[in-house]
Amino acid sequence: MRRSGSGPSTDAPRGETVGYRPLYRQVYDTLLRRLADAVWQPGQLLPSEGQLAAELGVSQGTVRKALDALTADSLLVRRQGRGTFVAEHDDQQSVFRFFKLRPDADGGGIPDSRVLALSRGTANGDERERLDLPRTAQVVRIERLRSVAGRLCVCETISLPESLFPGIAELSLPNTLYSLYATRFGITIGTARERLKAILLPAREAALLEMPEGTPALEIDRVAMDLEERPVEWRLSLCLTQDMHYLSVLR
Amino acid sequence: MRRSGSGPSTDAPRGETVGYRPLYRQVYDTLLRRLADAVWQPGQLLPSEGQLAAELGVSQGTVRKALDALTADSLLVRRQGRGTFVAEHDDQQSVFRFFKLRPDADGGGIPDSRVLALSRGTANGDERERLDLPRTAQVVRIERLRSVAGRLCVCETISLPESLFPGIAELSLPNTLYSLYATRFGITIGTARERLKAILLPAREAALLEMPEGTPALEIDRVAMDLEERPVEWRLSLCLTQDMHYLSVLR
DNA sequence: GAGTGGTCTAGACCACCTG
DNA sequence: AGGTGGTCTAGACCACTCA
Repeated sequence: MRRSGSGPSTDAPRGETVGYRPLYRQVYDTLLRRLADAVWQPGQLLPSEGQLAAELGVSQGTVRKALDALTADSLLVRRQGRGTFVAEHDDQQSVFRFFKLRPDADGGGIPDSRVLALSRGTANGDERERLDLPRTAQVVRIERLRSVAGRLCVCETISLPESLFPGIAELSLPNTLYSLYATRFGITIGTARERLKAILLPAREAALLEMPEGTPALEIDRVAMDLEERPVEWRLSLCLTQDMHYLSVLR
Repeated sequence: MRRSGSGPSTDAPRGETVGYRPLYRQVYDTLLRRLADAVWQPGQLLPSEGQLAAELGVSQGTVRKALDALTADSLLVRRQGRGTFVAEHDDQQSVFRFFKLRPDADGGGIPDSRVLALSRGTANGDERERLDLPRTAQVVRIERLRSVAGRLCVCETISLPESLFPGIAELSLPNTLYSLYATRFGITIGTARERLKAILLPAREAALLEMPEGTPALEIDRVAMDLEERPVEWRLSLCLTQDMHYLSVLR
């Protein structure tokens, strides 16, 4: 691992005011690249800290700091006595990382999904804006209904750039899309930005959710980003909140 | 700083399967106690790492790890070359730590507040449940309207246990309540749990917000906790989301 | 230049898991 | 018993801030 600042100039001294990048950050980037390129698959055991340190030519403490940062970003999972693993975000527990709707009563279980429609077309204005796409870009749209504990509660439309997810329209879609993105297309969702509004259900969505038109609902406008913070999915969800709520924990 | 596991038994060996607590965690708890007891005031400069290490009888690295953890919990702010400071959560920027409502258009500025009513009474069922209070507990209730960029957008009722905030009903209330809690009552808000629902505005709140009855609105049920995770404030807010949205970032 | 936090290293020991 | 991550230490050097 070279101990240099970033940028094209070689052997720039570390003392440069601009462009200084700590060693552990460079290690972080190196490992992140391997994760983003799916060199290491979800669930896989990474080499030990000592092995990574030897391979990269840095001390174990520096590798540890990079691994800790990746763990804090929930890209890795560390288990004392066993090793460091690539995080799996399709676990029963991890479904809830991006699904914040909870039954008012405790419990509830895993959300269920049913695809209503699947189509392809040219990106519209909203899709181009959310996904940062050129005017001629093609997108795949998925419309589906979701239930929790047998109760219909979400109607959503998902838009994906076809360039990033070639042939996804021909696959049978699982309940948890994000694990499909990771395993079939090498795209790991790192963060998501959600904008929430209270709206009244339009006639069409009301019928799908088997509720009267004009029922209040929570609209969630979500853009999901990959590990390099590029937008890769846009999702517009209408959620019933009569027996459910959206949980947000602020720190 | 004693190097022992927690619990009443003295000199328990560190190898105990249960009750083992790392040294840096003990340092964390010690410093957290000083912050909770307001030994160090917001904005104040802490002793340097070396001084704390000498005082507590541990290495600088251990103190650093505790300080880093407190910084991650946003209780401290570290500035290279200057020192470590107690976080101030009443900054222009930090108002938005717990205020997630944003204008759809960029900008907006600081939210403004106007108190409508102030009353005292015995805690009702909701208040006892949210704030974990006994049946005879007294609470202070604050009802207020908030605006962003001159637009009326929030109507909320805040309930506080009078035992924790004695005499707060006699004070003139600032726009940012949480800084008042910290400076006047030594209570620092560490986390908050919000439950969101879409509802229709009742007549009374609709009138206050100058909107028609039945307008869809976002209901935010917030319980704010102090540094020891005890609930200290309950707040029920009704928010207009015609020109605003609630921003949630998931990682 | 002095003092602070930030990085990096090397080594020791501990707690945990598996065989 | 051996390997892994987790903790703790001590010391060196770097980057930043301010007088």
